[in-house]
Amino acid sequence: MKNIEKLRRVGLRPTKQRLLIADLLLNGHNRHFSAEDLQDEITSSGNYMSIGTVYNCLKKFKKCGLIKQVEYSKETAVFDTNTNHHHHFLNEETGQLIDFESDELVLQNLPQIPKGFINNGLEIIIKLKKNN
Amino acid sequence: MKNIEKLRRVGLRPTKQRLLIADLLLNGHNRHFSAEDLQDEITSSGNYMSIGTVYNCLKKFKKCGLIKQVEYSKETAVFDTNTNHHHHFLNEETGQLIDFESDELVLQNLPQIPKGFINNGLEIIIKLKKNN
DNA sequence: TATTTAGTTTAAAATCATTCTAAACTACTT
DNA sequence: AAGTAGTTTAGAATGATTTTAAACTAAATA
Repeated sequence: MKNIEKLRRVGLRPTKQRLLIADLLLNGHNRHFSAEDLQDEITSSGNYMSIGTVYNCLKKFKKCGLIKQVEYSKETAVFDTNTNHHHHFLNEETGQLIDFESDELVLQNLPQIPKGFINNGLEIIIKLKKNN
Repeated sequence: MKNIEKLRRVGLRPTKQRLLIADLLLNGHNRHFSAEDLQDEITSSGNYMSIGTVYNCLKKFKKCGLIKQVEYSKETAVFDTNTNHHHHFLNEETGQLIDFESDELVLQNLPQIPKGFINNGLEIIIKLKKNN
């Protein structure tokens, strides 16, 4: 499917800028990147886009399900006096975190750790939505 | 154990400021907070501490294992074109993320979701350390 | 105890990611 | 062709965090 159709289908007006970003991102190759990474790539390709537009576009794409935002990313560092091994519920609306113990939790068939590395801690975040 | 000993034991000079923060944090009650939260609390208790010192102190405490930093917290938003359900390896040294599929992974005895909420997504981050 | 020194605190400036603002622009509708 | 609603832009604003350089202080030494 052409990117212009992908945009129309999710209700986004296909502007020059959105099409440019769609061409870079929606090509079947998955990747991680920041807004700045993307802007650099746009610049390297001989184009120009203000950083505000990059952010706007990524937010719209995310809202429409074209991309996801990695959830470990937050701007505010949150510290915790609980140094025991535990995990978190995250109330996405408020940012509130609630601990849960990892004692009983059973994890099987963990993925193979990439070569040259060791598992240095596993964190689970369960995002919560109000039940209404 | 007295907080002054706790600090000495991990090699931190027990300054007035560190003791004040230790009194607030290392009292057996676990909690989540930001540097600013803590500064507010210090202010409410009739004391004063510059925000720089709060940050310095939290960093030292973390380095010495007195507190942990919640790992979903990062300052840079990272986006992902992969909208399928998946999890991440995180190379903490470089910040690089690597996807892993969630197909085969088995999770049992998940904790009870807090009242009034529903599970809106579960994210696993496996932190990686160089194997050397 | 007085002196030294190495580590710590501070205010203020700097930085970095992200959002906001208001004006100029453009895709779509009539 | 004209209108309008949504979009882009530069630049300012914001908010979290770090840096800087000077003043201060705990611990070590004389």
